[in-house]
Amino acid sequence: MIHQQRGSKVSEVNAGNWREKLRVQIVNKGLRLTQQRLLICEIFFEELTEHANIDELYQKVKRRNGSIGYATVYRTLKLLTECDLATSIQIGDGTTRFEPVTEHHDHLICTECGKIVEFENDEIERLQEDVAASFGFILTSHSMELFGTCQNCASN
Amino acid sequence: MIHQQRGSKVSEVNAGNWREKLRVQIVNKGLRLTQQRLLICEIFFEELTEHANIDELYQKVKRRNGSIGYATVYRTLKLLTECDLATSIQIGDGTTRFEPVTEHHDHLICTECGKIVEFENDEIERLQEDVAASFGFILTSHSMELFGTCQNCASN
DNA sequence: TTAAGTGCAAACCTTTTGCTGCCCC
DNA sequence: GGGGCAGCAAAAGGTTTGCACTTAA
Repeated sequence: MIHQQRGSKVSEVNAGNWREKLRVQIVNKGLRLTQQRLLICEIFFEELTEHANIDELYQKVKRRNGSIGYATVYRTLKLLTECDLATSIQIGDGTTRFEPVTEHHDHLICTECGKIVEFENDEIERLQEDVAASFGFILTSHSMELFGTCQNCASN
Repeated sequence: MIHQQRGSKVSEVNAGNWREKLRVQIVNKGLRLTQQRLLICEIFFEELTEHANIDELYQKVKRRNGSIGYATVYRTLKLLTECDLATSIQIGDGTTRFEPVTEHHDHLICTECGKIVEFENDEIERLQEDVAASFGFILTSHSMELFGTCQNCASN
């Protein structure tokens, strides 16, 4: 069984409501809202604008709670993914990166400087559905990364 | 510097001409066409129809040359990637998979059974170019994976 | 001849897991 | 109070690398 890389397109999290969504999901699963989870989530949802990998997140978390463990960060991100509050993306640098589930979007990545631009394009999405349907698939998610050179790097 | 996941769209390798392309590239780089490289390439280009990961390839290679090492397979696939004869794809199962560079295509992946269908869609490609251009990017490659449930799995 | 390549094992990196003690509910 | 959780360290993959020997050119 291959893990899906994105959650459903339904959910939308903005800075304001992740706490409530997290609480509801955690309670429903019979889990607990610990200080560590809260801290990691605060930083993940409110301080990190970039597409952070676990280590980047861990470093930021550690500054506020020096005793926190690497494993806790991993376990929390896994939990967030299961709760559809985060999704993982792989841009090919050897680490898994995470981002909050917001409106769905894809990525445009500069292979020179690593810059990541988010975009969405309804027309492409529609065509993707068509393609999937033509092979008898029911589409649940997708990932699309466009690689190229950004304006800045092209002129250097 | 992030590695590109696909080579340029120019090259096209079919069963017949990988040998010559490989030879030319290897000679140009001042490298050597060893027995091990040839064996690995034969299996990669002519025996493996699936999107194989290193281990699957290694197992097949080992059957024909029991003394071959894991590292050699890795190094050869890296070489093929640099020569634009192979590309790596990540479908999220934790391993890197490789496929011969042929005509460009994308992937439709069943998250239940792992089945991979290749497809291409010119209209999507054209829209991708448009999107990239609108952000000032010059597109060199892309990867697109659609995740869903295949007909077979949907009916079970 | 000789520099690149191979095989092996060890190193590396990212991610997961087992376990003991801790703390949320 | 009890079961999920945190922290730690060790394990577990997948991939890379250092080194001494081998081999293609």
